Amino acid sequence: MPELPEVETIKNDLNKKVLNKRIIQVDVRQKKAIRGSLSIFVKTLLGKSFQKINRVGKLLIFKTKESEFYLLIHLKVTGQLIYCYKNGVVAGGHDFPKVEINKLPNKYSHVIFKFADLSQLFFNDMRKFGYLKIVSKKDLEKILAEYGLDPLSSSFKLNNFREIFKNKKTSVKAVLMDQKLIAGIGNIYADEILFQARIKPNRKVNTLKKEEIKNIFEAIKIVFKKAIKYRGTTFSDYVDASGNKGDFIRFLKVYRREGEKCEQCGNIIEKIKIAGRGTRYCNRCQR
DNA sequence: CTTCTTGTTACTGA
DNA sequence: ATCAGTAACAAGAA
Repeated sequence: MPELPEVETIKNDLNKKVLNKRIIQVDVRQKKAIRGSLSIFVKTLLGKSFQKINRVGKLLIFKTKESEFYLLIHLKVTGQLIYCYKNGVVAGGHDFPKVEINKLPNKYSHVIFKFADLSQLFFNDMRKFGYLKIVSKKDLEKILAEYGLDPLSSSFKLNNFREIFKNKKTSVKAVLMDQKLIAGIGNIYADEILFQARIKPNRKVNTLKKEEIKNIFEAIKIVFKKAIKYRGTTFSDYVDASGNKGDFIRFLKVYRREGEKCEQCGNIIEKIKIAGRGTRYCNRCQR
């Protein structure tokens, strides 16, 4: 599940690889992957190139060089963006459920861009929740206005962060995962951040002390910085823009570790359900 | 066979 | 208004 660290890794990779290359073919094999008109999608991108790729929360924003339009890509649960030269062979690829991604396209390759140098960008998505979409500058502004604070943006400051918790009564995990409040945290990192901050995920935010909110704020920065350093978390589907797995799974303290011993105190990691999501935490380390 | 998983949106009922 | 809960989406794992 690509969350902020994974999407950030892909964005950084692609910014080094695909900019300023003319798109000579847009091959849409699965119409469902495209939101809005397919013909407008193809027409807007064919013959153009990407100027710069940005990210807000889990959303990728490709600025086209020759027009005022943007390509938005959301990977949702199992989306991948893999770039490779000419023959569709990915150097570090791994099995993507039972399908080799060393050779692309595979049966989950729903959209394929071919560039003038014959390199290709593959959008693969097993679950088909992800999408690509063309938007105008105005549309983009409207969409971005719906997103909350991005932890890597310059406005991610403690004062702004405290505002998010004001007049709320829901659980702290629900707040962390609400993209309209904070952009980029999903189920893996919500659990990891709350372990790092030593806060129980079911704590109601109106019971959080000033110091505890600060701890969560710092935990987001610490966990995301390290997760980006190790290029994200791979359980099954996530890979970077070269098809390589992320390494952060080695550092997970609670996510998918229910039944195992807490590294810090030896207590058994518990699993409960909060805001409809499986939630792991240490009942002794987190308060 | 059933149940669970995931991000997001949409809806319902409290 | 706010929030919790659930269904839907797809496909695979357990």
